[in-house]
Amino acid sequence: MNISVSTHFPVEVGLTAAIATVRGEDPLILVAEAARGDREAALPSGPFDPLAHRTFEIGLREWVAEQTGAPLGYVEQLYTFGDRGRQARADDREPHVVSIGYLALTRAPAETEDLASGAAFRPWYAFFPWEDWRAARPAVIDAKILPALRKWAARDPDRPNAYGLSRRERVRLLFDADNNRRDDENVLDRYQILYEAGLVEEARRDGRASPLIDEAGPLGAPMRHDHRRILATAIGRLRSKMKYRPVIFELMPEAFTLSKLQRVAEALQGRRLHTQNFRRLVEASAVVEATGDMSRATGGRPAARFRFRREVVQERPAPGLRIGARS
Amino acid sequence: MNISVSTHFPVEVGLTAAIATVRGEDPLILVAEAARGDREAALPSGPFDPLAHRTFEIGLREWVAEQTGAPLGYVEQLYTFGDRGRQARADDREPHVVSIGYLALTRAPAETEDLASGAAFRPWYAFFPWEDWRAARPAVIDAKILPALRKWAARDPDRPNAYGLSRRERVRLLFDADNNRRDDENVLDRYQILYEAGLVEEARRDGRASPLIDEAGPLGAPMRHDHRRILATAIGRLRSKMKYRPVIFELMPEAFTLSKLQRVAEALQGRRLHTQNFRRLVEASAVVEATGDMSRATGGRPAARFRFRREVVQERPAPGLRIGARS
DNA sequence: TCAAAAGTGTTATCCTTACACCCATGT
DNA sequence: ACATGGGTGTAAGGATAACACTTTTGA
Repeated sequence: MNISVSTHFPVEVGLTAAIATVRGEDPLILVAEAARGDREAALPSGPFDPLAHRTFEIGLREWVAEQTGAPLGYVEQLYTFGDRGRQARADDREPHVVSIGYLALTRAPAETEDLASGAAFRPWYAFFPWEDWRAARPAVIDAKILPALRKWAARDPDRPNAYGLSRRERVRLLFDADNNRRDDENVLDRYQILYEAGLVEEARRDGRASPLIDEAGPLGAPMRHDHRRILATAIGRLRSKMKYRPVIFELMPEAFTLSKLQRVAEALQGRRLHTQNFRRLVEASAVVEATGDMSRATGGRPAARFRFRREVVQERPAPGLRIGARS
Repeated sequence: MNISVSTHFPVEVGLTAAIATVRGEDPLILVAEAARGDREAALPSGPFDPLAHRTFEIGLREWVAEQTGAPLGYVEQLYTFGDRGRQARADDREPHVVSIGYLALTRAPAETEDLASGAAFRPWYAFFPWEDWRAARPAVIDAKILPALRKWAARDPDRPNAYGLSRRERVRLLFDADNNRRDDENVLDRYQILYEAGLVEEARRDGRASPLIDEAGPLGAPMRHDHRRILATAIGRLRSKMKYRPVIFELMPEAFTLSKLQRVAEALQGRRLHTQNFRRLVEASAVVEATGDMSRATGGRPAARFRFRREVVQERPAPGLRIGARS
């Protein structure tokens, strides 16, 4: 059996980062060139130079600091994408790029604070309007997504995907399911089905045009290359990870009220949480401790302020944020 | 902000696969050249040719089928490794290799069935003897690992790792913790701390020699490059994933008894499960259905045979195998 | 008849959910 | 005084863990 890399197929490795933060009640993502008129938003990305950097993460931190001015806290590798067609397919002689997606968290910079020119934080639900259930079930689901997906499924309802699920079942599971026990973490699957059905701008651009997109209009703001797929992966991973690792505190200031913590958790999860139980779960799980002082910023009763208890990491096997039930 | 890959740093992309199966009560992993005398075992790996294959997974399936003769079922990307030093560090002008690790599952081939020469299935606990708690707490933990790790921690007990945990705490959490509620899924962290402490052969080879390795002797069978790290990632992922996706059935025959299913679950988790509750959890969760016929292979009371119910995938949000308590 | 494996019943305990209610402040 | 947000008590329900026990076969 041949186990060594015998033949040489040089490619380039790019690192692409979904850099997330929260300001007020808005989850934000760092994008490049969103401002410059007609160009699509892009995630910051840069080449990996194996000679200069010992690991991917070191390389990533370096050019992000240089180019965007945003200091990264938590960093996590997401997935490596190598599909052809993620680059313009016109010329196959251009070097092939493999891109490694990263999730990074950073504390919200003040609105005025300067990022490198061309870089800006934008609300991530601008790219995924169907993911924000905080106010209500997003209107776009019933107005555009479900009608279009049902048409798409009807064209070949039983065709199975790689996992053996039929089109009909996938539509039901991802967008139709009892709208209660919805699976918040499947952000990627929901984006992918919209891509497959030709309902996002990226599908048109990649030559997967579908008449459906003209009826419904493209869904959400598009991004360059496959960056929206990376962002979907990042959101899903963050929604999942915060439940068993205390990553949310990378987005919080030193001290905060439980309401503020709840607002941030809701922003990331894209749904409202049950306030009373949220308090109790969080307090009971010992991930936070009272600072002793009070916040009287809200106009109601002053709230106790809390800080993250770093010690939980070595006390509990899954020291995440218990978020409890919805509503 | 510069978002395009401007400078060119060509590297090679290799795909490395941890191909797992179970035979009887042994979880096995496909290794290359394990037989040929003094050479270290290696995971099968091959180059990714971006021109020939549209996606990594297609490329992977192709050369695995060609070179090993093992048909892959479930395939999942694990992690992309790019540390310098994973290749021999002698000559920095040799092309840099980035390796994308994959987990793949395949049904156990009969012992006699032929794989490509040089390829063989070996018990994965040969590489991680401290991970198999089925018979008892592995003796190597108290005999070698804990004494050596305690010495290692004592040399600089409070030095924190990237996650803010001190050496002392890491040792306690990973190997010392009440030996009950042990975290089965942290296979990678346990391997990494042994590597850091210089207790595995790979550390010596990478120039991280430690006197500790001579006292205790190297732990587990070594693998080439960083393949044991990839295997650790694979085992951890599989142990975790089987709890919320029905991947274990990729390793089972069409029909099986609940005991047989329990044996396989135990083999993967590396611990004994509570038989009565395992039955009930599995039956209650509707991941299996009775075939109607009986198996009288064991010498005891004949057992009902079951098959996987594919429909669960669309019924339950986390259609994995409820494995319940230990013992 | 006994060992071995399969399979059932029942209870204690924990955790989550849901709902009702009280508290402290600014206006 | 009342609106607003902060904070507590408690009981119902569901799920798991632990334990005791019965059933069906082969040797």
